[in-house]
Amino acid sequence: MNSSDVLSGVFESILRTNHVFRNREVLRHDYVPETLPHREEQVRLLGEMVAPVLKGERCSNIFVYGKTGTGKTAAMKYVLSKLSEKAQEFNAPVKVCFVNCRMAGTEYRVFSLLCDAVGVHVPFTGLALGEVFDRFKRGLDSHRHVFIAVLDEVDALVKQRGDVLLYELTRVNETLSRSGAALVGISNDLRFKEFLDPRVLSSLSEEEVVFKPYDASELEDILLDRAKMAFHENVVSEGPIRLCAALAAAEHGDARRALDLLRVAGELAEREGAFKLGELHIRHAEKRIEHDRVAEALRNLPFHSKLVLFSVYLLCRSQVQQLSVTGNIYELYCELCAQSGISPLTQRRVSGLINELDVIGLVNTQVVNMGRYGRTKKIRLSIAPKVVMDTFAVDNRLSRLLTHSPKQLTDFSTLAH
DNA sequence: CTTCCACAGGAACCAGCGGACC
DNA sequence: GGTCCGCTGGTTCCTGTGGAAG
Repeated sequence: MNSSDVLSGVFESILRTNHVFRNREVLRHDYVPETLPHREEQVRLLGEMVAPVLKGERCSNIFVYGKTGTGKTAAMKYVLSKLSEKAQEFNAPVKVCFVNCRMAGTEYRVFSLLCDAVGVHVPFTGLALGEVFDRFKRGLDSHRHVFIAVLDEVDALVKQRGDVLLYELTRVNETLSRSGAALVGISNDLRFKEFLDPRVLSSLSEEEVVFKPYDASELEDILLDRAKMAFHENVVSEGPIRLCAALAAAEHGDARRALDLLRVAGELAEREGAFKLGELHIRHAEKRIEHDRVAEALRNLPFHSKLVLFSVYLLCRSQVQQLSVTGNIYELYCELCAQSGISPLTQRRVSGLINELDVIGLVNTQVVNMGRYGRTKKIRLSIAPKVVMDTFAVDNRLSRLLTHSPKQLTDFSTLAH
């Protein structure tokens, strides 16, 4: 069979086997359902807080916090969409802008998105931050409206860049003559407040809404709701759903993770042509999600980070794990660079790369003091070595390195004995 | 008690890029 | 066309550190 036959077989079987999903979109993170189970209280609170804008008055700044997958974003989007509907109905001059700060990445891009929302076009680079902000203010003040800026995952931006952006935004009303602006900050990090300037904090958290993690039974309700919409009748029963909820609750009550599990499990079932979703599908989905996350992270690593990780891998694989410290990893990394024909980065930079690998969860590090023998960092792989091997084997530049053992490694081995 | 190792990690700075402004 | 700007991805220089060895 040639490859085009294979593909058309795959496509046709997908078209034939739609007996699992009725609508898989409802299991995606960005789907905002018509009802938010166990978030009625928060939705009501948020609604009360933003309601004054319908009368043309500025509402309080709001600070929303809770861990990932606790429904903050969904609740906020839900409230804003209802607010916009009402505003249209009553002809209230309300504008809202929803920005994900982590996606935007920099203050500049956050400001430029805010500018877009008030109908001002700014180039994607080239202007001074102050200039972009001035244009935003002018654009905002050119008509009379109440503007609500929602900054989702604002903690990510502040930790990286400081709170200049928040400071400017919380003070924006002082310079507006016709319009009013309110700020909603959404944070995944409960300790985020500690990073903030007290002036920003007091101004931003005029009102606060806390989202607690869901427990297993609440997750179950959410999943049941969505499963009814997502799957055909009798595809999924309570058992697998309960398992999904339990697994996600064990993490930290993350609804996003629970929905992912259910969606991937559904896809697995669909692919094998099953008519019912079983607990085994959920278990497999759990493994699949983890594997995909890791493989994806590995593939997207810059080349130098890959070499660093590869050094960690080689050291962990060898018998000399106690030697897996920054200095040795750096030496090994330098040798790999030489073999690849590229010049190595400095140790300071590599130390930074190791920290980045730690942050994305590919390695595990621990600063250790060895007295006379200095202070260093022990680095272990926190993922299955096989995944590293498999992913790097298909990388042209790295696969060549897999075939021969670096000299430095044999030196370490003799050193250890 | 002092010394000293082998780094950690902060701060300042730099180069190159794409782009706006005058 | 020169100048300014922000961003990325580095480098250089530096101070700090906990505990084994002397």
